[in-house]
Amino acid sequence: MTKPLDPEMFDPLCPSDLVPIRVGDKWAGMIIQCLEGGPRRFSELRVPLRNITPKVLTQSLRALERDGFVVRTVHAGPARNVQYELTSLGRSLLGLLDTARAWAEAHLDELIDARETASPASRTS
Amino acid sequence: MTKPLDPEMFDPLCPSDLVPIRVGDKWAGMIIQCLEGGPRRFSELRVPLRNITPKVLTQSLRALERDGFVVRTVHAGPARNVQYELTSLGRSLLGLLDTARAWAEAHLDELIDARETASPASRTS
DNA sequence: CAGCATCCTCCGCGATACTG
DNA sequence: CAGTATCGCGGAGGATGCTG
Repeated sequence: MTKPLDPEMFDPLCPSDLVPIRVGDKWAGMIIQCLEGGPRRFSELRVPLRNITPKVLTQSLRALERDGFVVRTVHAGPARNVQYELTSLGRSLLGLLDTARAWAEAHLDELIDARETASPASRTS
Repeated sequence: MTKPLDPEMFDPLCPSDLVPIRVGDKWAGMIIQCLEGGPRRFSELRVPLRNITPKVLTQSLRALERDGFVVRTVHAGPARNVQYELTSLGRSLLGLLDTARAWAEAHLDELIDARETASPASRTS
């Protein structure tokens, strides 16, 4: 049902590292976004998170599971198939992520200005 | 004008490390809270942040300044006096912190349950 | 009072290679 | 397919001591 994840749903050029808000570890926020549309498999998650190594993805997913944000389900079959899905608690973080994104978009220019003012990297104007 | 900061405004027993939301570095959120009521001096901030070392407090404050959340003002005088104050950008984070706290309070019990389920530390019931 | 200098430890995160 | 096993770096954070 759920469509495949957009491989470019996370722009590598996005200056999101300027935003001082983090939910969970480095990848947790993005993983939760990926799971918004429904359950996903391990390999499926690796696509939008382009350069993530399996070890790190496993770490993040295990942490999310331990904290009750995600459930892991193993569906036996010809080829192994493991599903990750948001719990209601995990889904409750989506609102927070939206709030954070809204704040970031509203203030991104100020963040950029502040950095430039702090480290005057060869102004042209 | 502004009353002294409550030395116990941050309960060391508070299970806030269960909450997967962070604004800036480890101390940034608390510092911003401290500055909500108006400008504060370096030593003043050290009181509620009981065990913070001056080096670490300086680090956090410099980062907040670099990112445009705080302004640092040196008032010369008999004894040195440095004020830290929230900018409007910094003040805009207060709403986010409130949202995060609201989420945390609403879901704290679920967070605790999840951890207990994950690591069954000697159940009695 | 408001820091700076130094040293050190822990852990997040990643690269690489291998497995049921 | 969905991981595990090892190795290693870099940076956050802290302890301790000194300074204009």
